[in-house]
Amino acid sequence: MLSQAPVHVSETRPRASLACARHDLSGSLELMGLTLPFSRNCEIYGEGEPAEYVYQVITGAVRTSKILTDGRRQIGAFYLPNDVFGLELGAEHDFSAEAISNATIRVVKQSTLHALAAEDADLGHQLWELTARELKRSQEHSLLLIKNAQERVACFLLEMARRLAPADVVQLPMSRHDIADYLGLTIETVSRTLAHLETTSLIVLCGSRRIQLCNRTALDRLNA
Amino acid sequence: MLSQAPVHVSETRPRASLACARHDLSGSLELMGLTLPFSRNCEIYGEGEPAEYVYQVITGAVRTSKILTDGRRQIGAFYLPNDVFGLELGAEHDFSAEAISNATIRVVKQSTLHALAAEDADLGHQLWELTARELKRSQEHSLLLIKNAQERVACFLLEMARRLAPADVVQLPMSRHDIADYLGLTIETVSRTLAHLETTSLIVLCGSRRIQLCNRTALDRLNA
DNA sequence: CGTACGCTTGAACTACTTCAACGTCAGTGG
DNA sequence: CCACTGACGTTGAAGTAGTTCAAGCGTACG
Repeated sequence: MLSQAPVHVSETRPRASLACARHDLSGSLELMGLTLPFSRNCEIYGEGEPAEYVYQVITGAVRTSKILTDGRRQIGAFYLPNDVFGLELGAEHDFSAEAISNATIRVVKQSTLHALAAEDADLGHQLWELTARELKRSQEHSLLLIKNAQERVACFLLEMARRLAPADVVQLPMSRHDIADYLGLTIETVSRTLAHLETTSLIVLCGSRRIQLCNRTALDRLNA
Repeated sequence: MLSQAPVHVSETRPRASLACARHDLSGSLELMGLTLPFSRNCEIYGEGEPAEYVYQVITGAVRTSKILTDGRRQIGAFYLPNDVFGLELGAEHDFSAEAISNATIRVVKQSTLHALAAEDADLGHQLWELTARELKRSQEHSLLLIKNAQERVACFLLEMARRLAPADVVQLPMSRHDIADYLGLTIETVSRTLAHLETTSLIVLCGSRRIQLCNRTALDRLNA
């Protein structure tokens, strides 16, 4: 647990309140816990390890993943700045979590959070909302996985565009391999599908991790 | 909302406490709400309808589903006696819910539940646990969807065996079509896969909805 | 400069789908 | 009681989307 967390530990100072503080835990978490830096590909926690902490991405990006017995890897989710992850039922993490890029992560004890929630109904409700939102996200992920390759990739791009920036140019923090494991495809299929979306003028690839969405309407239509 | 709910409405009386009352909402819900009968294929609520109520299966079985624009249907989950469903973030249901078989369903107002949770931290925590468990289930469902047909069907059978009965003979409440839409396969593939599992002596089919698990070890191995 | 890694592209293969026919069972009405 | 009907399930054969295997390209980095 946190064994691979590199470098120094900085005490958290309160910062300007975040936009949606009332609807997520950002506001409540700000005054709590420590902020740790993780470098690219560092494990934040491992599958099966005790789930002592809750995490919030401050900068960078994180993936949660699970390795199946035959070596296949499933990525459960990507987490971007402000997102909270690691809050799970049961004493052990179901997935492992790794930093996709260099990242700073706020860490808060789950027991602290639950104890505070027992006192403060509002925080309790925020905790519930957080998990309910995660449930919704997971359900959307399931929905993704029954679609065909084009639809999956289109959904993924739209999701990332929505979460990363309001703009039409998406700067992806993750590799093709991560994308493939998230979408339940191979890297080759992801690559080919992106190439095909480009030939049909729905996107423009400006370097492998920089993608411009040229025709959101058409991409939306692929969302089924 | 509830427009297709048939027949009479019976007031709920307290019953003997359920086994896992401390860990789910069964205990808390027992004293609340109404119990309604639904007949096979009745809609309990529709996608997009206001999410006013939370539901608990008393008898029978329920599926939640979503129809995509092209007509494909995804089944989000199956709910069996004691299971709670319909508790969602936001004002509207993301999925619709239908009775798979004749069923009796307990109905409780969400607002009531949240109001009580604001007073009673223990109930609040139960509410969170309920959603966290649902999240875990949804994540396992996503995991299913990246596997091959054999693995999906094997997982499904084991899940149903676990939830329906401790025995090795499973009496499925749902059709092949429901199973297919849950597993992201076609009915033909489900049928063929079951046939194949039978020829390899992992299961025996005794009528299409009655399945005997003969070799759990081998089925488990397919769980990857 | 060269090695390594991430990404793309091509060609062959395979698992699943699609389409179509047939079988089975329960309910209905003659 | 049996024949008809329609929903549900199985089975076969052809088609296809995505995988697998393999080679080549570009960029980053020691």
